Amino acid sequence: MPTRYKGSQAEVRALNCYIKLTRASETLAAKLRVPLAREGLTTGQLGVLEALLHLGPMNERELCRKLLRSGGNITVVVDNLERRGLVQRARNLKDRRSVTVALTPEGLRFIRGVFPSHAARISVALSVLNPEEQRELGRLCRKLGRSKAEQGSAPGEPVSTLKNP
Amino acid sequence: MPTRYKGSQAEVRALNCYIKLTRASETLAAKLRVPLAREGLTTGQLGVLEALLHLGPMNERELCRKLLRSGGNITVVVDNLERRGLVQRARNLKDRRSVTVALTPEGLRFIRGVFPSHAARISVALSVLNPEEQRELGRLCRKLGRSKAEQGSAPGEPVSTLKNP
DNA sequence: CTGCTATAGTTTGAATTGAAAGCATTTGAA
DNA sequence: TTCAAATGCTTTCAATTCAAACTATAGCAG
Repeated sequence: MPTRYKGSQAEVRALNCYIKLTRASETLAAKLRVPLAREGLTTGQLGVLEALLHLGPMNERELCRKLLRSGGNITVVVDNLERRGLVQRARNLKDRRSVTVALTPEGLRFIRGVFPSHAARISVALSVLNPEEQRELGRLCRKLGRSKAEQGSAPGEPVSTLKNP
Repeated sequence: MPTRYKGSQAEVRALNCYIKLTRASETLAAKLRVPLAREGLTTGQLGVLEALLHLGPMNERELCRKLLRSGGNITVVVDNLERRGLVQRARNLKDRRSVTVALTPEGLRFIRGVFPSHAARISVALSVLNPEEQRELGRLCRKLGRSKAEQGSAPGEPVSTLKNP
């Protein structure tokens, strides 16, 4: 469904691209959500477990940056994972403000059991694109995502209200 | 940040592509959310208003399909817009189950005032890609998004639990 | 040392979101 | 015609999500 908006050619082009990008991402997310739910996991919870599995223990601030989520959100998601015994919080003794989040042995076993089939589903879903197309899509998305570092900000970080800072 | 997952080459490629797609989409959404919030709008609310502006009045079922949201969600979002006087519900006389949602005169004035700058911000954000790249990104995302029609389902629609239906 | 500022987390409040259950209406098959 | 299934919407419930306010700690300037 292309946009019906009557704007400049550049705007219409950007709008159509934006719509397709958003729909592809949401469609994919919806498709992955269902099997995760059968394991009792939400997308956000999986993100935390995956980060801890592949990158090792880290504090909440780092989780915020990796997962592009606000601090308040990470607190709640980690709360829920902790309640299930999949992760554990530990005060950092060097910096007592900081809390290191780590997988528990159960959490490790659990995510190791769950992640491969998740990855396989992603692989299947993306297989409508050939390898070259996947690389090109990745390249374009990376270029877009990167533009954030220049003019955007992560959720939860202060947003300047100045018109021209 | 490429994935650290040790899987087949195809899986690693798909995973990297998926991560970049998701990050690009979320980064863009986060960037657009802030100025919308200044108008008192959430992304979901804007989606409803935009659909009604460009496609005309429609019932909630159609809104679900256009916006890829569950029925329960649309009900709530429309509730909130109705409370603000921006949209209006009307029982469909032909089919009394159905409710047609339409912009009120204020809603029309409001979205007409707000949408152009939203579109302009999208255009600016996407301008890191040249026109050819935007078209290519759109094409690849469309191909991905379309795969849903074959094997996925919209949120809120029944999901078969059969392994091989 | 004292106090100011920055940083890490948490809490609070409101909106979003989806699944599932429920209600009213319509449709279609016997 | 009649009633079971399908459809459109709402409600309920739990989890997510963000912004903003708040607490505690760290680090720095004087």
